[in-house]
Formats: sequence, structure tokens, C-alpha cells
Amino acid sequence: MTGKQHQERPGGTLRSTHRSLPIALLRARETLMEPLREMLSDSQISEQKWRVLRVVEEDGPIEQTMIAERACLLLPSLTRILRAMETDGLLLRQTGTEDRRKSFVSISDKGRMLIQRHIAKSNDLFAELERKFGREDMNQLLDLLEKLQKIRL
Amino acid sequence: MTGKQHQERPGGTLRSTHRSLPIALLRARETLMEPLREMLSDSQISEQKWRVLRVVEEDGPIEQTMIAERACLLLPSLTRILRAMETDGLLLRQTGTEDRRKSFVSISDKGRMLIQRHIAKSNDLFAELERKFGREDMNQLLDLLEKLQKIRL
DNA sequence: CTATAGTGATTAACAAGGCAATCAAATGCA
DNA sequence: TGCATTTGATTGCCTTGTTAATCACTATAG
Repeated sequence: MTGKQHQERPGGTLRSTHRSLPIALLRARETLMEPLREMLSDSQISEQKWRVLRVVEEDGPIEQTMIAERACLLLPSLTRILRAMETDGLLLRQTGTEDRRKSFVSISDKGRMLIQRHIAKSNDLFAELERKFGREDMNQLLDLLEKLQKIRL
Repeated sequence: MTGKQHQERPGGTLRSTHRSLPIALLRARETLMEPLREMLSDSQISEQKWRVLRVVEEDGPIEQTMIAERACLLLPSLTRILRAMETDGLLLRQTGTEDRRKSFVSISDKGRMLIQRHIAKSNDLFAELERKFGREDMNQLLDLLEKLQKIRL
């Protein structure tokens, strides 16, 4: 029996990492985050805090479990992040009146100002991306990603 | 036709987080990683270590800078991960002969066995995804992501 | 009403992400 | 040859990711 080292074995082989969806999603995301992180570093704010800020601004007083889901964060991370952001005066937290386990988070004026300060740059980046990537492909990609999010394996 | 698609308040506004590409990429990735992480937890291995293992297996003796690029890790993270994986006997590291700054990493038999142990499950997951998502959309998504990776903003 | 289980949020402990500084080997140049 | 510069890798410091355990409060059964 000659050893077959790089051939298909009974267990088979994996796809090339070039066609691995998790890796491709990660690599694509890095393309976007590099300039975005640079933009946010001016305000000493992480990409996670930026996501939280946007979600809270978008959906008004909102409970933490919902923020976590929409900003793709786990609750333990969110706890720490909210504490820091509240200390920085970007957010407000108040415990619920009916159910005192819940707390509702809303954006402060300072938080709104921080968003305003980055809107122009953010939209510029988006426009540049749309130009280089193509509006058609952009929308198609967003549609496919939205479809993928809904799948449960 | 009916005016602006997107109404602007004084100072402007951001896109909805539903159409934010970085967030969409993250959410879509979560869909995939949930079952994958569960699979890997059997072997006490993180998704990062799994990526490293696959890259090293795929590209033979390879230097760390290259691993970092292909597995989407920063060098400092990789240093720690490789140290742990070497301790676990999944990888081998040897200093380069020409350039003694470089070190070349290769997979061990134990590492290869770990991959073999998960190939079936991994391919099953991929097949299920392809079935639920559609082969056509799948390939289109991979093509779009590959295109996006190449853009420099 | 009390014991119990369930839910939202937090804490603890450790792995990994991210940035800056550093080390060691190699390279370029006067 | 000397010495600054560059490059591959590491370390330190802090934040975030991840899991399990816990706390505070609510809802439910007996």
C-alpha cells in the first residue's frame, strides 16, 4: 500500500478556504472596517460602541436584550460597553417601571452629537464604496446577506 | 420620481442599520458560526484555531505573516494562538534557515486527524446551507464577497 | 402566601481583538 | 565596516468575545 498523503481519503476533504463562506464574510468585512475604524478613532470610540449608538438612536428607548440582538453583541459584552458609554454621557439608562429587571436605554444629546460628527464621513465612505463596487452589486449583496441571516441551520 | 428616497434632517442622517454592510456581514456570519462553533466545541477548539488549522493544512509550511493574512488574524493574536496550538501538538514551528526572523508553521498528524474528525459534519453543514440558501445564490454571494475583498477604500 | 421556576441583567474567568512599543535579525547606505 | 532603517515576531495593556455562574426580580403552582 503506497501512502496517499494529499489525495482524497475516506473522510473526504474540505473546501478551499477561498470558497469558505465564514472566512469570505470575515475578509470582506475587514475591507470595510479598516477605514471605518480610522474614522471612529478620532472620537475614541470602538466599532462596537458605534453599533450600539446607532441602534439606540434608531430605536429610541430600547431594552438591552434587544440592543444585543440588533448590534450583534452578547449581553456580557454589552453590559460593559453600556456602563462605559453611560459614564461617558453618551447614553442614559433607566430601569423599567412595570418590570424592574429590564432597563431601557436611550441616546443623550452628547451621543447624538457624536453621530452627527461622523455622518458626513460615513456617507462619503458609503458613496465611495458604492462607486467602486457598483450600486447594483451592492444592493444584491445586501439582499443576499439579508436572506442568509434568516436561515436557521 | 416621488422625491428623495431618504429624507434628510438638518445635519443629515445615516442609513438604516438594516442596510449597513458591516452590520449585515456580521449578522449573516452569526448564522453560519452558531452551528460551526457547536461542532468545534466537541474538540475544545475555537473558530480562530480552526481557521489557522485549515490555512496551515492547505498551504503547507507557511510563515506567520501569511497565516495572519489568510486567516484574518492580527499577528499578536496569532502569536498567542500558535503558542497554544503548538503546546497542544496540533502544529509544528521551525525557524527559517535563510532568514532567522521568520518561522515556518506546518500541521502535525494530530492536527490532520482533528481536521478529519470534522470533515463529515462540516460538509454536511455546507450541504444543508446550499440546500436552504440555493446553490445559485451561494455562488453569487461568494463571488460578490471576493470582489468586495479586493476593494481598497 | 410560599416555594419554585423562569427571565433580564450582571459578574467572573479566560481567550481573543486591537494598538503601541519592543526585540532580534536582516538590509541599505555612508 | 559602522549604523540607521526595515521587517518578522513578540510582549504589554486594555477592550471585547465567550461560557458558566449568579443576582434581582417576576410569574406560576400548590
